[in-house]
Amino acid sequence: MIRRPPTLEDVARQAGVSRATVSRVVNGVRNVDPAIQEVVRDAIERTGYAPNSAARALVTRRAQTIALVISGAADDPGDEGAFASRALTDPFFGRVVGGVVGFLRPRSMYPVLMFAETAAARREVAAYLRQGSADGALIFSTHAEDPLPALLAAERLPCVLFARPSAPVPVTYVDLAHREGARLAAEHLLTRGCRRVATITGPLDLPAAQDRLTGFRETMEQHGQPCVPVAEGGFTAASGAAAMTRLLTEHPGVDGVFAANDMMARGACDALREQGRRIPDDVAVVGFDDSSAAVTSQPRLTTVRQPMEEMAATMARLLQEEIEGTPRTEPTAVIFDPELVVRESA
Amino acid sequence: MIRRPPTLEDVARQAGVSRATVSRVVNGVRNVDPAIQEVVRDAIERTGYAPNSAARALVTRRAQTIALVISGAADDPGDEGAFASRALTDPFFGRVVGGVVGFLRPRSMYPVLMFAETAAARREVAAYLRQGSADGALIFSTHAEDPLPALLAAERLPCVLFARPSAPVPVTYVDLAHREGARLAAEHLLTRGCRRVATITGPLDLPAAQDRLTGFRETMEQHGQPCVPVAEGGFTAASGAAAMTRLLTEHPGVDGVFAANDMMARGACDALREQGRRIPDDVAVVGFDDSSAAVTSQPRLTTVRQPMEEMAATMARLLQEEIEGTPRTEPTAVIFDPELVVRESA
DNA sequence: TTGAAAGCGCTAACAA
DNA sequence: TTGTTAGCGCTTTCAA
Repeated sequence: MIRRPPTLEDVARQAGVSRATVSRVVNGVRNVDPAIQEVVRDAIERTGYAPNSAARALVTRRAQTIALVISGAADDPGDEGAFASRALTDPFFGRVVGGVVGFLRPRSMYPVLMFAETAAARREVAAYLRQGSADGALIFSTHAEDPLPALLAAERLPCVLFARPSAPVPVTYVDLAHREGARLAAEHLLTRGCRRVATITGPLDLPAAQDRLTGFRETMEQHGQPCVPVAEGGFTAASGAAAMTRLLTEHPGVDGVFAANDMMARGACDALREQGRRIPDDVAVVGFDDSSAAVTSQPRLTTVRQPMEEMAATMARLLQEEIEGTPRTEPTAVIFDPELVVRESA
Repeated sequence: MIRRPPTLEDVARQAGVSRATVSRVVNGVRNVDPAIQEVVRDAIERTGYAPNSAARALVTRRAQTIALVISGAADDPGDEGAFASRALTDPFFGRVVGGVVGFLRPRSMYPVLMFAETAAARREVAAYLRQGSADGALIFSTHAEDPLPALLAAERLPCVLFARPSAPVPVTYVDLAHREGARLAAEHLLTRGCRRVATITGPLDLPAAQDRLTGFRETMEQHGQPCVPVAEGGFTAASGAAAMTRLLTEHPGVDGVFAANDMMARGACDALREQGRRIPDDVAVVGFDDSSAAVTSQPRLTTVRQPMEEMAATMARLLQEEIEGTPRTEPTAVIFDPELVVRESA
């Protein structure tokens, strides 16, 4: 015999009150006689009652769930898990999830992990929200021109983006003052005494990569160095190493490098070591993000820190507000300030 | 005016049929006249209908959701997100999530990410399942003596573990033939011509770490090397570096090392390089897992591969079976075979 | 302050 | 093959 789980009705019977009263106690609604509260709590305890989330969601029209979506483009549309696997390899996401979880947990909520690297996957994200499985989405795009934000915005499905989309979309986002971050890196390199500085950029179709390059160039120019050697990378260690190698071939005298993220900075360090250059003595290297890669690299990376946890937590908060939003809140943007973290590489 | 989303009723009216018929079409139940199917599909299209998941869950008693739980012990019980952040930093989890997602996605399901590093968090996981927010849990413990499996088993909440628990618990799990994996590593080192081989173990309270050590020792003994120098690590790069340093001090002649995971192998490489030893010429290094750390390390690691994606996907499948299980399925164990992946470090 | 009762949107047993 | 109907377990008016 399978005992079905206790319901409100069971608790009510135990306590000798109505379902409504038990519901009030469970939900902490005031106006319940303390003595009765006591009795009800007792009955809940004895029956081992746990409110059924589906029933609650049905009437409140809220799943109390949000989706954490990693969106991008698939290298191999065949493999269902490959994109997920690769995305999570990015040390960046550890801090993102930490921030989101930090906000959600005190509210007894947990993120649903979704990946949107194909048109079909994007439609599934939209469907998931439309059918009320999740109340909204936190979107992290790994590529520019991601169609997902516009798709959700068109259906008025609540969502908040990480980083400004490359084409304007009426959606709330959280971002970093990238140019300011690049300035920090440039000035540190200059202050160190570097005279021949180069930079490894991210994919230049991404606004963030663009802005970091712009900020770096601006600052170098202000300090009398208008022509900075540039090599474009793809935000991966391998691409960073390749870019560094190119840079070294064309500009053997380089004594300082700003890489637009930590993974590429690490790759650059590998390439540099391979060529027998010491870090930071021969060539100083500055990264970006302060992801876990920054501390596990050899040497540990001097880098521009993004307050990822705060940014991610803020995204969750903004989403929450949008979900509860009556009247409908207007899209906004919250920009965070970067910070220089000095370690061994520069 | 806020238009409420269309319901079955709306579609039924549009199509001029009953709710039940629409439901049948939506759920692909046979016995529906093709002509009517056509009409209904049309109505669905026109209304933009999406089935409400809460309503469906309420009646089917199934959330169509599973929890992916990372369980362990907190360093800092204060910070809600720190554990999450640190756990996801482990390159191991990328492949785990990839495997789980690979199984779930074709079924239109997505994992809910939970962390259980304190007693309170563990209770929340149980509560989450009890109230039907998720139908079951996939548990990945980072520490031995994790109380979570027993907690869930006691309430008969469906779950499947990664790795055999250190104390027996009547729960299904998936594991690797660790001793076999260690044997592969030992034989590779021996074949390479290493004569003075040492090993860096994981935390020895973990069965997996124990088994890898045992397997390694056994094989070395069979080849006439009964006394293998051992240093215990904590599965992190830093602990691997420290262990390597200790090993080097006490046994300067070491020419081969087996580290019980890739992170420690990477740490060992760093320590080795620092002491001026070349890899693999002076000292050969073999890791374990074949996590993303194996390919991003310098040099790339020769390692014992765990088929993580398959293992994780199998966990999801077993959980699914347990959830649907009528009659209740007995706990089982599925053990996978490791494989040696030869790269540059040995 | 409490209870009665009306749904929330769906599935499934049963009848037609 | 299709429709009718009875809930699933909860929240929330509305009355008392």
